[in-house]
Amino acid sequence: MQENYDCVMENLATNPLIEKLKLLMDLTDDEVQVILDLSFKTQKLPKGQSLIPSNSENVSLVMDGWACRYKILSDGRRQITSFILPGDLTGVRACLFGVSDFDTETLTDCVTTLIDGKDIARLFYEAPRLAAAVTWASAREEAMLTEHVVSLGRRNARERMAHLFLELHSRLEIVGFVEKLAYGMPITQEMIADCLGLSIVHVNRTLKAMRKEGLLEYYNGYVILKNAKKLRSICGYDSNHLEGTLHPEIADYDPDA
Amino acid sequence: MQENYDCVMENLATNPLIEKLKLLMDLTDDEVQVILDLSFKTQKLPKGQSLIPSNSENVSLVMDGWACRYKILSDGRRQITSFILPGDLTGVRACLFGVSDFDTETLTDCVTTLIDGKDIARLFYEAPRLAAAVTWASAREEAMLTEHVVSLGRRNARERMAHLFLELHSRLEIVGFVEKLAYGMPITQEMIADCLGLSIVHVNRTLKAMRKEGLLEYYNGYVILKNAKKLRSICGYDSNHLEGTLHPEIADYDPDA
DNA sequence: CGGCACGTTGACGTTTTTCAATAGCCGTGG
DNA sequence: CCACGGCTATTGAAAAACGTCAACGTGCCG
Repeated sequence: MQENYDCVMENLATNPLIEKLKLLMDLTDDEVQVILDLSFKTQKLPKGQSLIPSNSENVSLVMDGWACRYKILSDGRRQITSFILPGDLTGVRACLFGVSDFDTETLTDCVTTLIDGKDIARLFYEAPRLAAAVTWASAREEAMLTEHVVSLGRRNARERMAHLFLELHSRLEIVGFVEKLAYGMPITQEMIADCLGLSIVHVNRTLKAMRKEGLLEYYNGYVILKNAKKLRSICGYDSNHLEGTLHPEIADYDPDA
Repeated sequence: MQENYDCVMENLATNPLIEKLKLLMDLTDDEVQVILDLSFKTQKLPKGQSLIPSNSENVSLVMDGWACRYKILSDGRRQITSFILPGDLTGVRACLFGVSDFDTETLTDCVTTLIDGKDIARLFYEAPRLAAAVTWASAREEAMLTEHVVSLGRRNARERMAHLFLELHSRLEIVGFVEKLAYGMPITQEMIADCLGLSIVHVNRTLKAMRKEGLLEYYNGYVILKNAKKLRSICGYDSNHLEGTLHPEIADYDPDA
């Protein structure tokens, strides 16, 4: 698994993921090319590695695989603050502002491409629309964290679970990793527990109950939403927080106006 | 309380809060002036109002008072995702990306100043360093949300409480609203409960226990951290997530390099 | 075959919530 | 001036949600 993955980058321009991201952030071909040119290294990371070495000044764009951001308390308790999926950009805060307050870890083998933080910083001067796109990604992350706070603060285990599965479905759908109501979710129940602030045992039991009610299937790294409508009503799911497009004042800036 | 607060703006340049913000974000006098010039309305909002009307395209800079961001579930449960304190900028995501996924409410009378979202958007083209400052504020918010997720997911009531009081102290200290280890916290226990994902009763009991142990005083809208060291050790508090400075590549950009 | 990681289940403990009642404060209207 | 209602803080008792401990099964892999 130490192959050179530059091949992945060579046809990145036609990579379906890149195509989706282009649409999502409303980027032009030229802008996509700027990003691709900045990317200096594409690699395959094995499962269990840090996505971004802690003192690195790079930003990482995940092309394939799952990772997570987490924090460990002094006594070993772990909280996963977010899952990182294909299309996600990680490390912006660390490289722009010199602070990194969590760790990252690949949950499966991942293909990632790295961009020097310096280059991201320069976008603010040299490619305002791309700087705005970076801010957009960051704001989207913030929206997901907000939803996560709501889940952990005011939803019970069953509701948290429903929300997680639905949100993952929405996110994966956007980047084309979904087959109707099914998607691969190659992580353990322990990680779900650490994400949802529950114990492994309780996750297991809640999952069992939801399976029994015909809400979803979950086995072998696959999820099938059997009754998405009911799942949505259980937690009041709304994918609004994943939406959002660039303000027209940025998207269509006219210096003469 | 419907007075015109433009007076507050008139000497904003010498307003101690603005001075702190200047240092915090490493802005020049000129840059501060740009912001002040963009600000088109300074007002006093009574307690219990929305900080930003839901379909408004404005950004709000809080000069004085407390507010919060929250979300209400269909059955009435409420989760406060963050407290908004003097110096905080709110509504960036809504105005830049056209999505607003939570509501805001003033918890006390507040003095705020409004900036048109259009003007914020234009900063990306016309004042890259200020655009970066906006991104900085947004990233800081993200870091606080991350900590909030950790608290709600993996800390018990006592630890959450300790973390909240310490973080509020750090934040208020940065903007000069702290007197040594004491600060005003003009909110009810219900709001603390809604922030920490607990019931009012449990907040009350936990508070009582912490008072008894000499950890803190909390009465009449004031907090005194009696034993900050122990409070920090209880929750493993670290104010790192509030830090961070602009990447030198942005701060000292040299177009000829 | 043995070891290991993960999933599953039961019994029991702890934390936190809910329900219900009381007390203090404060502004309003009589 | 005082009674009253509304909001907040406080407390007790009981219930629910969730965690911990421990055991066992299962599949994978060397």
